[in-house]
Order: sequence, then C-alpha cells, then structure tokens
Amino acid sequence: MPAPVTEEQSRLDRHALLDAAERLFYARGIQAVGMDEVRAASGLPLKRIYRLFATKEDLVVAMLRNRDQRWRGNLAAYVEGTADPRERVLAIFDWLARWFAEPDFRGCAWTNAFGELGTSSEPVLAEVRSHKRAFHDQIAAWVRPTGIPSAEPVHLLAEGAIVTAAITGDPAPARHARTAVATLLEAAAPEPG
Amino acid sequence: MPAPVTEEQSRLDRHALLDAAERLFYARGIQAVGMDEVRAASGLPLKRIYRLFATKEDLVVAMLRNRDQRWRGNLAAYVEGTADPRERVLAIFDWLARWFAEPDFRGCAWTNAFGELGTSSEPVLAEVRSHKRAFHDQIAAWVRPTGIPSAEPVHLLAEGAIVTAAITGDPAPARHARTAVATLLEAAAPEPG
DNA sequence: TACGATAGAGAACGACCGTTCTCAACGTCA
DNA sequence: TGACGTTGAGAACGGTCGTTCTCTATCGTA
Repeated sequence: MPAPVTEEQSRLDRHALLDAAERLFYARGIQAVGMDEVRAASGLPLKRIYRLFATKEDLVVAMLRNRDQRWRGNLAAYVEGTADPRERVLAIFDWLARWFAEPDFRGCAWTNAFGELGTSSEPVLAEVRSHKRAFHDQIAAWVRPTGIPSAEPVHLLAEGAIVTAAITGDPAPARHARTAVATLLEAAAPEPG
Repeated sequence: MPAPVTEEQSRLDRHALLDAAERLFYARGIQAVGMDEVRAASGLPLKRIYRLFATKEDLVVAMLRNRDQRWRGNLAAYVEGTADPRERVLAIFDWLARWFAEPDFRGCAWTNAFGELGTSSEPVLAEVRSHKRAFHDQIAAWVRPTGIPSAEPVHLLAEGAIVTAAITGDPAPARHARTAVATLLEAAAPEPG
C-alpha cells in the first residue's frame, strides 16, 4: 500500500481543502464555483476530497463552520483587547471598519449563503442561523455591562453596516454605526459632566 | 398572420412574465429556478419570453426593477400616510413589521440577489445598488425634518432588521429597530416635558 | 522479484440549464 | 381557396456540474 493516508495527512488535507473552498466560495459564490475548481485550488485529488466530505453541501457546511470559528475568534480577540465596557462595544465597529476595507471584502459569507441556498439546503440554513445567533450573543455579552437596556440595536446596526458596506463597496457604514452606538450609550447613561 | 402579437398583448405578457418570475425567483433563488419553470408559471411560450427579454439576466434585471417600483411605492404610501415627521420615521418600521410577518417573506430580494450574483453579473449588481441607494435616499428624506443629525443610523437599523428577520424567521427585529430609532429621536431633540 | 492493495489523474455519467431550432397548425390576406 | 407568415409546443444543442468509475502507477511486503 502506497502511503495509506495517515491521520495527520487527513488533518492537513482537510485544512488545505477548507482554506481553498472558503477563498473560492466567498469570492465568487457557492453555486458559481465547481468542485473541479476546488480540486485545482486545494491541490487535492477529487477522490480524496470526496472521502473527506461526501457531498459539496457537506464541504460548504464545514467551511462555514470553520470560517465562523476564525471570524468570531478574530473579532473577540480584537474587542476584548479593550477593557472599558463602552469602548469595548465601540471597538466592534472599529474591527468592522478594518474588515470592510480589506480588498477582498465581499460582505457576510453567511448572509450571502442564505441568499443563495436559504431555501434549498437545510444544513446550510442551520449553519447560517447558528452563526448569526452566536454573533448576536457575543454582542449581547459585550453590551450587558454598559448600561444600554438592550443589545438589539447594537446588533442590528452591525448587521446593517455589514450588508450596506458590502453592496455599496464603501466602508463608511462602520463609522456611521459606531456614531449611532455612541449616541445610544450617551442616551442610556450620560457621562458625568 | 395569426395574431401578430399586438403591443397591448406584449404589455400583458410582460406583466404576467415579470409577475411569475418575481414570485419564483424570490421564493427559491435565481439560480435555482430554470427558464422552463418560468415558462410554466407564466403560461407564456419560451419563444415569446425570449422575444421580451433576450436573456435570463435581462429578465432578472427587469423583475428587480419592477419589484423596486412596487416595493418602494408601497413603503412610501404607508409612511406618507403619517403626517408628524417623527411618527413618520417610526412608521417605516411598522411597515417593515408587517412585511416580515407575511408568510412568504424571505428577506430582501436585492440583498439575496447580491449574495447569489454579486460578482458574476454586472447588470444585476448595478440594479441592486440602484435600489439600495433609492431606499437610502427615501429614508434620508423622511428623517431630515425630524432633527436627527444623520439619516444613516435609521437606514442601517432598517437594513439590519431586514436581514436579521429574514435569517431568523422572526419579525421581532422590526420592533427592536423601531425602539432604537425612538431613542435616537429623543436624544436628538427631547420632547418637551 | 512478484503480488496486491491503494492512490492519483482524469474520463465518463447522468442530470440539468439557457438558448435555439424544427415543424406542424393556424389565421389572414390576395 | 390557397399560399404565406407567424405562432406554440417541445425537441435539440452545447455546455456545465456533482459525483463515480476506470485504469495505470506506485509502494510495502514476502
């Protein structure tokens, strides 16, 4: 048997595959990218791809889950670098502003997947909802210590900024949302002075 | 010549076609619906469809434009039924709440189209941007007389509510956004008393 | 060195899609 | 009435896609 695919090799393959799939699917859409292109970009033979993920749908779900971990991890790392609760909530929008300015920014991968597959793939829909719930809960946890009575406006401003920046191609919505959140913070409990 | 397709007939055909196309594309996505299904739903022969619109892409753009007119028209009719400037801005979110509660609500047709075709169809992208700009400008015109210094937060809250209601399937974001806008109105120029 | 299990490369398969073409049917006008 | 021009129905075409299969090369073992 020639190199019967060690477990370590599988881990590396899986990583390369998810990485290539994410790049392609995010840049051009899921339906627009064929499995043959994923094969070429990942450098893996089609056979090995299908041993790791039985269907394209499985691969899409795994890549969304993988992206969720990294994306929310990066957000949390950035935001939690700020100690003051109010500044911390504002930092969410600083992080968004940086993201929007990245050259390959193309909006929210999960919202895009919903637009593409929302009705036709139950597993993808579940993954999208799971990500959005986690993002919402993350924000709620950061908002709680600030005195704002509800986290919902902060969450909605973030979602609105993401979709608007994506479609217009302009990162300004991050600033606008940040300003609005600052106003809400003021309204909830004005700074002394 | 048997009924050489009068101009009046063309108008009716066009209407039936755009209507069927909008229903199908909105419910199940653009790429997921084939032209043959559009033919069956519209009752028009394929030949006549392709005389009205040379390509599927043309049909998609026309249906988005058609929907834009109706959708923003309905919004404006509802909102402008309220005289008081502040109440009028809040009415935007009452209208959204009703829309979110419709049984076939599936989010923003333009955002969904962006997620699906944003990179692969220049004309569709242009139509999506045109709609979003018009929606933004509509909101800005309603916000101007209220004293809120910027319309951006109202717009971002609306966009965030739409995408969140679509993905979660819960119309509550309309209420949350409305409450947030009320707070911003208060903060901008508190009611006397 | 001979064997056998497995891997990689890519052809093949079946389904579907957007678009065009064929052809019989029909209404209109000479 | 007969010929023509246009229509509708749907077959056909060329292409693509997800997935599977074939075939050959390779490597560890005996």
